Amino acid sequence: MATMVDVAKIANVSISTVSHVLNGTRNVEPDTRRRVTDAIEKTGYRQDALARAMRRSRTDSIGLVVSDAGEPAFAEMAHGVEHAAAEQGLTLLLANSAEDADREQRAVRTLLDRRVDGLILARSAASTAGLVDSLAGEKAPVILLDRLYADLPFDQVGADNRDTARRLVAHLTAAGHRRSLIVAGDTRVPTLRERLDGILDGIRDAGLREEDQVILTGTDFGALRTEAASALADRDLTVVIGGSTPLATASLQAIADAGRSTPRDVAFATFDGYNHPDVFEPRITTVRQPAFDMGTAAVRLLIERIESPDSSPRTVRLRQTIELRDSTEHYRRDAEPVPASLT
Amino acid sequence: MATMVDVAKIANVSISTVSHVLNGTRNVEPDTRRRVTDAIEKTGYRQDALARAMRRSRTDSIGLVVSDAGEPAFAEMAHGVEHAAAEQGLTLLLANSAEDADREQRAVRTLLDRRVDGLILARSAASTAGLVDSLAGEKAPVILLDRLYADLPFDQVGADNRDTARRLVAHLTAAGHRRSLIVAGDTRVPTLRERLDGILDGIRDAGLREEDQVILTGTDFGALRTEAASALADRDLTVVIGGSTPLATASLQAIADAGRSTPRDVAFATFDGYNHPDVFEPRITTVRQPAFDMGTAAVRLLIERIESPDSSPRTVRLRQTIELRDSTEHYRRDAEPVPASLT
DNA sequence: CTGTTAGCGCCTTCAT
DNA sequence: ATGAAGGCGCTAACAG
Repeated sequence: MATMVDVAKIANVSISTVSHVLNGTRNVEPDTRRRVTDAIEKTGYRQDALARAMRRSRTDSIGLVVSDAGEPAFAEMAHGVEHAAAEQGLTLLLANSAEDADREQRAVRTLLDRRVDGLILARSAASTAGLVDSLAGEKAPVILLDRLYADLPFDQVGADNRDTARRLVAHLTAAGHRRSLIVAGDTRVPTLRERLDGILDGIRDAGLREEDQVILTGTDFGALRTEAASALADRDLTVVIGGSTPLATASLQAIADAGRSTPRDVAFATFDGYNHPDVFEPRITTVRQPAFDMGTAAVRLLIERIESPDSSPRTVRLRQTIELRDSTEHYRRDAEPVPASLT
Repeated sequence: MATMVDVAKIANVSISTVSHVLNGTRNVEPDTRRRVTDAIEKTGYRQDALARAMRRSRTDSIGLVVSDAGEPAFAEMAHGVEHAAAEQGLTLLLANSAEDADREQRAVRTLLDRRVDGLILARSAASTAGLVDSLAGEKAPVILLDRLYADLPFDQVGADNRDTARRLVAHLTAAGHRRSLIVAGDTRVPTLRERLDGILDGIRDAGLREEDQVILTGTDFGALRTEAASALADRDLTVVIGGSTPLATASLQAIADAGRSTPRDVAFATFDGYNHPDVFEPRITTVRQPAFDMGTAAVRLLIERIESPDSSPRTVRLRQTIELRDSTEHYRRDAEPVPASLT
C-alpha cells in the first residue's frame, strides 16, 4: 500500500504538502496540487484512517450499542442512526448487548477502546450502577436512546410514551371498553413503565377504577402468556393492551390459548407492533414510535455534544402516532364514534 | 487517559515490560508483573486499540456491508456474523449499501480505509465490474454472503436454493397443483435466479410444462403486484410462489387485489418469509434459510482466509428447510398424502 | 507557498 | 529477566 511518502516522492514535494492537498487545509499552488493529485492517482494512494485518527485523536466514528431484539421498532432506530451517521461522514461501529448488562458493559468498553468519538446506547440497561460510573470518566459523550432514565448526566432521546398511552386509552374507553387486560411486562424498564403509567392515566381520566383492570408485569414472556390466558377466562375483559412487540406476541398467543380471537370477541392494541400490517390478520391497532427519526435525533444530539461538551444534558421526546386498525375498530361497532383527532 | 508510559513510571519498569505483561508475550518476574498490574489498576489504564492496530498492522476488526433490507432472513445473517465475530474477539464494523451499487462501493472503501482485517459482503450487488476490480488489489480478504456469483475469486456462503426450490415444487405437484404463478423478481440476482431454476426443475420433474406456468420477473414490486393480480384472474392457477420476503408481500397483496385469499382459494408458498408465523393469518409455507448459521459460516471462512490467504476459494452452501403450513396444506385436502421426507 | 520535524501510543527487535 | 530505541502513517506547529 502506498503511503504519503511515496506520493510525496513522486510529486517531488514534501509530505506536508501532500497532507494539505489531501485535507484542503492550506493553499497550494495549482501546479503543485496537480502534481500531487497525479501522484495520488498513479499510486492508488488512500489515506490510512487509523494513522490519521491516532494523530488527530479523533476517529470520525461513533458507536452504537444495541440490545439485539429483532423488533421492528429497534431495527428502525438502528437504521436511523446508520443513515444519519453516514450523512455526517461518520463510520458506525456496532456492538450487541443481547439485553444483558454484562455484555453491554463489554460492548461499551470495546467501542471506547476503539476511540469512537461518541456512543449511542439503544435500549440500554443503563440503570446498572457500574455502567454509569465507567462512563463518567470518559471523554466520549454518550446518548441514551429509547430507554430514558431520570437524573442521568446524558443526553437522551425517547418517545412520549405516557402521553400516547393516555390517548390510546381515551380512544378505547370512548369506544365503550370498561375493563382491560394490560400486559405491561418489565416495569423497571422506563419505556414500559411510562406506557403503563399513561394507560393508568387514561383509566382514571375515564372515571374507571384501576382495580377493575388486570395488570400483568414481569420479565418472563412464557409466564405472562400463561397468566394472560387465565385472565382471559373473565369475559368482562373486553380489550387487551400489549406494551411492546414481544409482549404483544405473548398476548396474541394467550388470546388463542384462551380460545378467544381478536377482534371477534376481544379488542387488542399494542405498542411498537409488527411489520406488514396490511398483509396479515389480525390487523392490529398500534402505537408507532418515530423510530427512524429517533435514531437520527440521537446522532444529531451526539454531534452537538461532541462540539460543545459542557452544555447541560437534554432530553428529547418525539411524538408517537396511533394507527387504528381492525383489532380495535371492528369490535363493538355500536360504540360511540371515534374522535378524528386521535392520530 | 493513562498511557503505557504512565503505567511504566508508576511501576518503575520500562514500557516494554508493560507491553509484555499486557500481551503475555514474554516471561516477567511475578514481582514485577505485580507492580505493573497494580499500576494498571491504579491508573485505570486501557490499551489504545488504534495505536496497537497501527503498530501491528491488524485491527482485529472485520467489516460487514449489507443491503438494508429489513427482511428477517437478512437480519438473522447479520446477527450470526455479529455473534461469531464477538466470539472471536473481533469488532464488527457495519456499513449499509441500501441495495445501491454506488453506496456499496463507498461502504467497502470506508471499511477498507479503516483497515478491517477482512470484509463480508451480504446481499451484495457484487456483479458490478468496478467492485471486483477495486477489491482485487486489497490485502483484506472478502467473503460473499447470500448472493453467490460464479467465477469470482472470493469465498462464498449461500444456501442450496435450487435444490430446495425443487423439493418444494415436488411437494406442491404431489398435492395436485398443475399450474402456478411464480413471482420470481429480479432474476439477475443469483439467489432469485437459483430459486426460479429450481422451481422449473421441479415443474419438469413432475412432467408439467413450463408454458403452463406464469412466471413474473422484474425489479419493480408495484408492477409485479399489478401483474400478479391480473394473472390471478385465471382460476386455473392454484398456487402462488414468492421468491423472497418482499416478493411474498407483493404476492399476498396481489392475491387480495384479485379478490382471492389463501389458502381458501389459492395455495401459497414463499422463500425467506416472515416472523411470527404462529400468531398471524395466513400461516405461510416457507423455505427457511439457515441465516444465522450462514453468518457464522462467513466469519469462519473469513478467519481461515486471513490465516491462509493463498488457498483456493471455497463456496459453502447450507441446507434450507421447508416449513409446511396452512397456506399450502389446507388447500385441496383431497390431494395425495404429503411425503414425510420433506423437511 | 512549501518544507522540516516532533510526536500520537504502541509493539518489537536488539542489547544487556 | 528487563530496557532502550525505532518506527507504523499521519497532522500540525514552526520555519523559511
